[in-house]
Amino acid sequence: MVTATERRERQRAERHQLIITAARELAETEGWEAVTTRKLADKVEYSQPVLYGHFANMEAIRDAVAVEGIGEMAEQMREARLAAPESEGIRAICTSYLAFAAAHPAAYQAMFSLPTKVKWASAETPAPLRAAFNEIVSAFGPYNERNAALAELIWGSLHGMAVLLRSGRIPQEQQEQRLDLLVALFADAPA
Amino acid sequence: MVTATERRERQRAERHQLIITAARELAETEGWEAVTTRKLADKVEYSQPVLYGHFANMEAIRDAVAVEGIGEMAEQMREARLAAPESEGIRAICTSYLAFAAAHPAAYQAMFSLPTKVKWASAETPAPLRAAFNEIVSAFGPYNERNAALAELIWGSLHGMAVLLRSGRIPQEQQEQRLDLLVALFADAPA
DNA sequence: CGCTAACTCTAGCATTGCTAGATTCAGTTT
DNA sequence: AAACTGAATCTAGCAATGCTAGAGTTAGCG
Repeated sequence: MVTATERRERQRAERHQLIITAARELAETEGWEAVTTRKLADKVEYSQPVLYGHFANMEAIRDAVAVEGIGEMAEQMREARLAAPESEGIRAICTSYLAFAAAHPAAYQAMFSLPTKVKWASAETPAPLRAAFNEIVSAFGPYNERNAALAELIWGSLHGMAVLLRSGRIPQEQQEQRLDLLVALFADAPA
Repeated sequence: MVTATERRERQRAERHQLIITAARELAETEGWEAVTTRKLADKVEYSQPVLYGHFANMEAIRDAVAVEGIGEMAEQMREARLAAPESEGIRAICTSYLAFAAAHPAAYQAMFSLPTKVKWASAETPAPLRAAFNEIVSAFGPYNERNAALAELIWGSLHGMAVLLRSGRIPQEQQEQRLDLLVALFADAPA
């Protein structure tokens, strides 16, 4: 009988996702320092050891939230880019990026600020990470060395803005002009 | 007798610095997760409670390392900028920034990646932080709204590059062209 | 010499991540 | 239907963490 095993695996996958979702919710509402194995186990209504049946350790759970978040962000950037006129592609990507960072600060933190074991450069780089990066490259045109470099740079700038915005350094009111400047900078990039 | 009190205060200040230095060394050699109150107390040859006579908690120690690091980086950027011809100011700042990040990864992590209570925007912003920011602004010219915005953007880009370099995403060989692109982008910024 | 106050340490608490071993439960076989 | 087997889950607990109360020591003063 295969269906019994199948059902078990499906339930296992569901619980896997349940843990990730619970961790993310907990982080968004109470901050990452509140995401402990006990609280998380309590929230998913299992005991602590169950968590370790799905993830090697707490860091792996945070990394899973990070990968999920990056996938979501990639998707949102893609939708924003496709919905905008071609000439506004870069701006659409930027706005979408910053919107995600503002709307999901804990996920964003897991993605780009907290210590992580997620590899960005190697063969086992998760697909969502590649998708996110390629999405930014797409705003500049076809994939080539120059556009990849531009993508990395604007990514860095966006990350910097996101952090500074969150810490309150940049007043929200000047944000639009700041974004204008960023977009102008990269749109007029010398060949 | 005032000298007794003075001496005590001097010794206290010395020990304060000793703690910061020890924490930084420990972090650079073994990583921040190895900087525990016990190891740190052991290294400075005092008991744990002494640490709390100087800092509210472990995070405050890390923040002190961060502020010290930012001060150092500001100084190095300043020297690099003054040593370079005027037209190469931006490049000098960038090179200096990335060199510091590469040379002191743990300090850099405390400065810009790890959770912190250091305020960048308020009245009690430490002087070294202001100095660092103003130094970047100086590369663009006198302090005004536009140059401050440019400084924030290039700062973000540099941070992004530093993180990507460290994680191995960017091959070191292409780094020079990448820097050329960044400098060109910001040097030719539209008014 | 003795008193006081500042300083420092020992010892321990609560909480953390993580795990071994007991226990329960579901599916299969007799 | 009952017993067996192996997987799944929990209880209980360990070592390490940040932090602190209270004891003990030391240094400066009369």
